[in-house]
Amino acid sequence: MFSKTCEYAIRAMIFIAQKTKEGRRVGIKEIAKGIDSPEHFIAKILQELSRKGLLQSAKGPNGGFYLDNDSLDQPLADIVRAVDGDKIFQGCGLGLKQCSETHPCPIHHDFKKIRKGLLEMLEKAKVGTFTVALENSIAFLKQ
Amino acid sequence: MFSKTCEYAIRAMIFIAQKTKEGRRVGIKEIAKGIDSPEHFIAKILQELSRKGLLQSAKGPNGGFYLDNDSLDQPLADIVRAVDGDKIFQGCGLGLKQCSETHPCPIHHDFKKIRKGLLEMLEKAKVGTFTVALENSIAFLKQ
DNA sequence: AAAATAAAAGAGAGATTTATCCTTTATTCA
DNA sequence: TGAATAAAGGATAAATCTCTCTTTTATTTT
Repeated sequence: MFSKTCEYAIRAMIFIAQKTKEGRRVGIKEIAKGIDSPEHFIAKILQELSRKGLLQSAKGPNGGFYLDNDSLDQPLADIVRAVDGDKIFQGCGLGLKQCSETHPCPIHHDFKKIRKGLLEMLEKAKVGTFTVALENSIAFLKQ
Repeated sequence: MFSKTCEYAIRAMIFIAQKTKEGRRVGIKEIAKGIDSPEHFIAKILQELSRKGLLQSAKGPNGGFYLDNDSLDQPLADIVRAVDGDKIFQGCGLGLKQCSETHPCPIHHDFKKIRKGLLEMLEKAKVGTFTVALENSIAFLKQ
């Protein structure tokens, strides 16, 4: 469904949200361990998200990644868009560039419903809302 | 959503279904043109689907690809499974291998609904049912 | 100011996906 | 039987995605 990059990105953002709510910044090594991802790879991904303003970072001792209130309230949809683009929300299920309402592929209308459901779900799911489930071990971010 | 390979596969299968219903076999070149795909690439894909029994083929003059009645009644879900596997129907949205009902990732339950919808849609959509829409130019398989 | 810390940035290796080319095999038709 | 046709198969190239390593820059602490 999503690229590996995007999967790591979502997991990392939720992980950082949790640490932010605990009142602290978190470094790359801890993030990589916490979400079971390659360290340098997730570093690159977060670099990019940071540049785009989806999360905050601070260099130097006591530095690390964290989320401000706006970022905590971001929907997962924003992360997906930032990493994978909106192909998954807009693109044709059969990969046809010209596919549209008036020039649809055979499964266009069926697909529209699926995509709409996916988008709504990801718009509702805010980065900062998973901390409770994680704290109570009702949800997990690693194997 | 699907791999490029899978998109081509679905388009090709629907195209072949149409030609089959017109009572003729269709060659690789015509398929490639008809669905706007690289010729040698779609050849490889159909080779594989043929080996797995999802479509029929005949060598030599007047040969080509076609679909028997069973194949015409196949759901698109079977093509997706044959090409992309069932990761899209089963796998975790965040790429976690251990994700399950009892050990879920944060978006496990929301994702389940989306996947269920997708699967149901693709199980209902039979390869042979798109010909009418294509004939009346209500649907299209190329740009 | 110097040392330590941690993200940012750049360069590239490895793996997978996508795409192409060439040869072989099977079938039909003359 | 020989020529033509069309899929099957094998090998490889190109592009993209995933991952790693090294250096640079910014910040804090002593």
